Amino acid sequence: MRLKRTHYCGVISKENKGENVIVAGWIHGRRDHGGLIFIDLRDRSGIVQVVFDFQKNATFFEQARKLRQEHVIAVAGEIVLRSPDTVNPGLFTGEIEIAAAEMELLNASQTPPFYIEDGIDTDENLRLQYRYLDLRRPEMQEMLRLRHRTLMSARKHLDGRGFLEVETPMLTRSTPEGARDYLVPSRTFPGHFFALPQSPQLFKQLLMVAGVDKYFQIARCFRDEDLRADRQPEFTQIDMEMSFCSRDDVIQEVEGLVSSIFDDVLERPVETPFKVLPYVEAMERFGSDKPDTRFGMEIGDISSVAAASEFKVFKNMVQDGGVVKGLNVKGCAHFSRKDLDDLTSLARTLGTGGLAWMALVEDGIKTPIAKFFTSAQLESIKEKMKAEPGDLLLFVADKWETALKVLGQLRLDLAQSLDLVPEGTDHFLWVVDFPLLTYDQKEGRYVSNHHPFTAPHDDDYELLSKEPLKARSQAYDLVYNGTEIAGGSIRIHRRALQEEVFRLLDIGPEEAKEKFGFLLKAFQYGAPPHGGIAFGLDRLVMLMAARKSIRDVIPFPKTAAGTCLLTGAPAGVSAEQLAELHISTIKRNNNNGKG
RNA sequence: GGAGCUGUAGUGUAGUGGCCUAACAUGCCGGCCUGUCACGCCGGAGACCGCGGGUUCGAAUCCCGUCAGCUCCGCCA
Repeated sequence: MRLKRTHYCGVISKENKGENVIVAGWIHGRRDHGGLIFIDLRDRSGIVQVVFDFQKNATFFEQARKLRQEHVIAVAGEIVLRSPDTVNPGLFTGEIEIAAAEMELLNASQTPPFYIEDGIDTDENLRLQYRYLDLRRPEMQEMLRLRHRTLMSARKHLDGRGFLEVETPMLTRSTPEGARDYLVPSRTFPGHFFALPQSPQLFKQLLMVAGVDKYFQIARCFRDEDLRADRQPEFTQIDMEMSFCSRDDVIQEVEGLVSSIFDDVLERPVETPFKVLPYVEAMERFGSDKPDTRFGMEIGDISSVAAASEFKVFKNMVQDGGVVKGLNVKGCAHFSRKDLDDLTSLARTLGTGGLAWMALVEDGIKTPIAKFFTSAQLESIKEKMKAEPGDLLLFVADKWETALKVLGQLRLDLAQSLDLVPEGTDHFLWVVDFPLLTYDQKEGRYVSNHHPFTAPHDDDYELLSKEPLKARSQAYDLVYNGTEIAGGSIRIHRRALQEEVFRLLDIGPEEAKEKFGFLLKAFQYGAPPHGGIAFGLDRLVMLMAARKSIRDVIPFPKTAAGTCLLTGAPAGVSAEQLAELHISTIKRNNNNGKG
């Protein structure tokens, strides 16, 4: 490399007029006019125009003619002002150009398989195979910067608040509960395995026992479950834990962190404190434990009217302990039969029997179930649903949770299609007072709602032995525009209580000792009260970047099937490697030959 | 594990039973061009329509299977 770079392309302005500079980068585009060639040269900072003039530089003009898309060059030349009629207002550097005086071709490039520019509509398959080219695109570079700035902001803020960044192991032990583990075979102990961490949960609790007091980590986590648009098997958490804290201490700390990040990175002020919604209220009003409160359409209840009606589907459901809940879809009484059929089939796929509807037209109520209700009952329904002429009412009769979840999903769906969700608004809220446990029908036992180390609500200790399902936890989720971006809890810090919770979860004393013995032991050596939270960094950045897929904010993501198209992982390994790890694989018929 | 959508030159699309010897744009290659910035003009190459089977006189088009990508349900303490 003869020419040593002096400037980045995208930052040169008329302030640099007359300077002799050397820039280096990729050929973004070229316009060959015969005796005059314009080159758009791109580096991570942006684009600058370089002009090759045959009359001034006949010697390397031939070389310039051969320049192609994505070739890498360095160019020396003088910054000159463009004449007013040739200024490009669409470019930061549009007022100037570099009059090439010398050029060095640093590397040629094959023609790239897609355009290196923003807003391309290329098969994601191809983008992932050539991720290094995809990442050259300005919007992807911006994503990398956004992610970087978010991490820097978080680090700076947490450091300022007295948090200590501590690393925890990636090779750890598999524990029951939670997601499927990624396993790593041990070479030295045949038949034994490490697991990659689903989160640093237990280590950060041990750090509290160790007296670290305030911990954080930008932690990579691994969960071997199926993927979604907002879920990758390998993801990053901003993980925090504090000692001697209450729920509200953690909440306050996190609100400080979030406003700091939004301030630093997006220069957008965030209003604190955030709203706090108990789980039951979130469900009752929005049919979700991560409600999108950017729009209304809250859920109503007509169970009492339904019970008194002659409509058996409603009546029986309420008598059997269920509920009848509904949505008021404002101004949508005109929905066609097909619209309603589509909604009904959506409701069915969401797990309920069907959907009842009432359309409020000018001269009354249009509904297939009119005959089951007295006019007084219909009036009462209208009142409960705050319905006016022109509104469409949708009802689901089911168990409390099912009815609300179905309506919650319909609410989101309708808001989407009716374009009710305002863009560019930041709605943060906390959901608290989750049930500590839920009953798993398949496994026939209680399972933790959050995780087994979550402390029960102070007022609900009594309930643990009597009515465990009624016990609330000290868990909290941070919801941003209808997406859960962080979750945490105050932890159990006493051995006896932890053992009691393990018992409830049907983790016997033997298993508890084997799997969590180290934690229980630690609790006997003066574990302080503590709690914490973890942010899904990828999701947070995705939302900050207003992207629909988490893959857009992860430099090297996996496909929906969990493969890496760039490297071809996962891949087979040699017999020697397997033998060393004491592993033999089982060939099945339907394993795509991937064995 | 289940459901749906998609797969046609390098890229993005059109073509939905015979008009297809597969079209258009862009990119690519060659030529011309001294003020372009989506430069322009002229010429050229480039696809057995993801793969395999079937139906049919005839398949890019219909059917079955399969692979890949995406989306959703289950799953994700």
